[in-house]
Amino acid sequence: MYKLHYLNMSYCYDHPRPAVATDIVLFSIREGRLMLLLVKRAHEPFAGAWALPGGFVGIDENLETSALRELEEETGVTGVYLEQLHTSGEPDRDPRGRVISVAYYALTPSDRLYIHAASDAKAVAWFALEDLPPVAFDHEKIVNMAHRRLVAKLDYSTIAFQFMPEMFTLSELQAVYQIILGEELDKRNFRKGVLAMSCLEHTSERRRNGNHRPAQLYRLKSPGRVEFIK
Amino acid sequence: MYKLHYLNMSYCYDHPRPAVATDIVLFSIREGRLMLLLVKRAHEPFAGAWALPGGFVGIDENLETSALRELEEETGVTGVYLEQLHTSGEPDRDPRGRVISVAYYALTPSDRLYIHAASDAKAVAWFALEDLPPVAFDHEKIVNMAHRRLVAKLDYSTIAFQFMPEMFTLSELQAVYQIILGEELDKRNFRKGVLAMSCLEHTSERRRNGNHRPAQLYRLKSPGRVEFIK
DNA sequence: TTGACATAGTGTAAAGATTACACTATCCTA
DNA sequence: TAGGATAGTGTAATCTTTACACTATGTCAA
Repeated sequence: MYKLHYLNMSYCYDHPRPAVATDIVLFSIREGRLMLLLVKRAHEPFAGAWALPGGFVGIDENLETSALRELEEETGVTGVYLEQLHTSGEPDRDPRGRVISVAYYALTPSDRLYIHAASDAKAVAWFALEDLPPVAFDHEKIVNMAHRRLVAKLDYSTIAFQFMPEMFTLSELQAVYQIILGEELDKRNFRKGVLAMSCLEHTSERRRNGNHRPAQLYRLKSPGRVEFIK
Repeated sequence: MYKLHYLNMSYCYDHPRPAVATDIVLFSIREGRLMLLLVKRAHEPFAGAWALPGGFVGIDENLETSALRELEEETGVTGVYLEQLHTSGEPDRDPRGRVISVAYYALTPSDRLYIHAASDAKAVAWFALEDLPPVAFDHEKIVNMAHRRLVAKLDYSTIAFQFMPEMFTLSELQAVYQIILGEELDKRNFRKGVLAMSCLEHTSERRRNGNHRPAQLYRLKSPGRVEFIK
């Protein structure tokens, strides 16, 4: 086993090279909370610990492609909104040696998820941001950075819309904002605000649930596109 | 020569690894314009072309440290304000093979500069942003990204103060904002605005230049610190 | 069938923030 | 000592943001 491994070490360079990986902070709104996806590590280091999905970048692979591939391989999740966050390169951040990690954060509506635990991860689960287990490596730092970025972007972009399913009501959208910001918003002001962005068009359909007036369903004019406002 | 090179290839891995480099977009305000520092490449690829200062990350070296070291080695510049910008990893961005570049942008007051062309660069020069020569690799993309980020940050942070010398007048500060934004600002509103940030304290010294009333000199309360406003 | 319930949907006035705008102060130089 | 040049200062108008409460329309159960 050791020998086989040794024989395989056939990629040689005249200077030592760090390994390069991607890690993904996938957010979604579930059960009325902001949650993120973690995988249970199958191998050392940190075997058995929860960690961000991610892995090494292929030699001919885009960084974005790598992030999306790892996310799909480890969790089965596809079709998310993805944005680069930060690159961590502390020499001691991985006990295996020098690993530089390009972190991404991703957003997805909760109705698009078909999670499964894939080959290289033992288990996959959602955790509320305010109730995370201990996580491997410097992943807690990365998660905090992703959260700060998300909150900041609520203010000057339409990023929160990436949490919404294809059609949604304004009350549902408001609930998403409230969950992320952790504060109540005024209904009339909120509606005025989002409609003024003119990113939404209302459909002719309505959502009926419960014994009350059904709500108008809206959809994004350009789904997948995050616009800057202000 | 070839053989020596071959014998040197002594760092071997069981998977191919990309090389990792840092590139730095160093901005300063010079001659009333927003300028950035380029080095003339001494070696292939793009030998003789202008490029961002930068180079490969040492195996035990922080990414920030690497950026600062490359900047100093190639240009002699030290003590700048540095912030991570973006990581570029298109597989074909470097003709030598896979090179992932972590881009930083840096700001410095123009009075702190002692530029020299160091060993691994033929020449170093400042170029006005709106008058750049053709640059190597995907460095134009990186420069544009850095510029957009700088302009955006003017709005919600005190980043522009990093262009100022230790002491400066409010008119000098206003000039810097005007150069970056490319528009005139109202003097009274500008002063109201920056003083309201309460990041500045005025010294007892004054700047006299020209046949007119001398201006009060201000200094940053926390130099090197960039604060968020709004 | 009708009344209670639950959420959808709507406008206006007050407060706060931003903008536009012009004159006096102070020093230098000739 | 008068003219030139930039420093330094306040206020009113406009725009933006916030606070706030009632009617509309469906479901469901009696």
